[in-house]
Amino acid sequence: MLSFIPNVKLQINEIVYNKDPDSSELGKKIIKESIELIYEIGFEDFTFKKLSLKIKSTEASIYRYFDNKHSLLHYLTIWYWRWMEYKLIFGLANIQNPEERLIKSIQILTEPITEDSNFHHINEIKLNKIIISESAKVYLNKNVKKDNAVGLFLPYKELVERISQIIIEINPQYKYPHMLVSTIIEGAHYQRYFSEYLPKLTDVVKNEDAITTFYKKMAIELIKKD
Amino acid sequence: MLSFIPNVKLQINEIVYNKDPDSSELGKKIIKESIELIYEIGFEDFTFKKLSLKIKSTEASIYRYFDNKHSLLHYLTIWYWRWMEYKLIFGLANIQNPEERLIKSIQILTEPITEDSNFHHINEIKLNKIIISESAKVYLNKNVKKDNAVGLFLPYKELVERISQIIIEINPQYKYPHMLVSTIIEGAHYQRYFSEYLPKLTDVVKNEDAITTFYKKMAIELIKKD
DNA sequence: GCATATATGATAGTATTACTATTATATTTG
DNA sequence: CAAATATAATAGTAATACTATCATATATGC
Repeated sequence: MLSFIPNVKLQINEIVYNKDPDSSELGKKIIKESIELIYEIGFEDFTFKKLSLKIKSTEASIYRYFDNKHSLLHYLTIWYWRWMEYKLIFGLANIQNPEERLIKSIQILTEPITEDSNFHHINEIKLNKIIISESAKVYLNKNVKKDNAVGLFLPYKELVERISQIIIEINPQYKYPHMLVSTIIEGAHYQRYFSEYLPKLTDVVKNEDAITTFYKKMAIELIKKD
Repeated sequence: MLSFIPNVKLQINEIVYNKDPDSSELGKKIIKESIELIYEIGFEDFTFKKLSLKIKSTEASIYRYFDNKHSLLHYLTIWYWRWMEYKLIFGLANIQNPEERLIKSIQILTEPITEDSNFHHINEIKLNKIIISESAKVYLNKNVKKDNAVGLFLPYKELVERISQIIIEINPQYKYPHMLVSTIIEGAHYQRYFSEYLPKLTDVVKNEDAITTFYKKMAIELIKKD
């Protein structure tokens, strides 16, 4: 069995792009540098004009890949969740016990991100920060119904479903698996942000990663059979 | 003792406005109609131009109250958390038992919103929907440090602190009170949103308000002494 | 009741944003 | 080497996010 897949490519819903950015050098540059730029100045101030200056190309060229900056953010978000799914599949390989599988899943979903050398043009650490501060903007908006209808949230929903299944395996009577999983994922993101910018909203504990510990305990305590 | 306060006015940090909108008819109209308009078209598409047309005034007049639409969103957010605090104080009056106080607090923070007749120019139901979908934008942005430094997040932080104190009273050893409270508040907002637009991310249970039940159970289970 | 201050309205102007369109020039492929 | 395709260069537009100025209406102080 392979323990490492060379040249992995994560599948992204074609609806978010006009031309696959993974199919050309310019496309990859757009992805790579948009992560840098959004990380630096935030999504609100990010424009295709600024990106085109940064990559020494033109607005028109970028528009050939993405209709607008929101589509690009969708692309990054989908990539991120597919990447998480891929890390999850590898992380759970050979673990049979469902409790262990759940704990490992929460570990992967809530721990600090490290670089993944399989994807050269993506800085996962910066992408993670972008996902934390900007990704809610892809669904907390007036297009949510349309975007959902064309499948843009499938990767996220599938990830939630995957972990919900483990919970159901542990306790088939548990009534709130999806609520628990999405609370953990979103919650962990918020807590990482709070610990950096609004520490009064969270708790920092010496010598432990309070965030992963907190959400692991949460899962274990809440799904226990009555 | 008064069981009802006539003519309450919630205190808003003066830094968010140039001229107190509560001090004039136009000001109140700006608040009232901005809630309507943001509710209708979302904060991203909301502009002072559109608002001025709706209230039959001018952009310049609105700019005399708020520097920009983000300040107005800060105003609405601060108002909302002060209102929550006020509801909490009334809701907890005469309850001594800390467990009961905590449960009641979570009830108030997570239950569906109803109109409050004390504030005529504010539609709390629509404001709540705005807070759910837009309020993260006030802190998930590049000004978070500056905004925090001038106290714009105090009302939210004080609310979290208030409930954290109840938790500490119940279990002084509990290590994550703030994390728990902010997870519950943000989580409940997300789950309400998901149940409307992305139901696969949550769980709907017949004949119960799954969201309040879930977060009440969460609090009780997690703070139990070992 | 009148002067004065203050609030609001009307209008104009600017740089930037979020695109669309057209044409020219590279680069790739058959 | 021709044809197809990708990219660059340039121009143009409506909307946005303001700032500035001046006129007029309304409130208040004496």
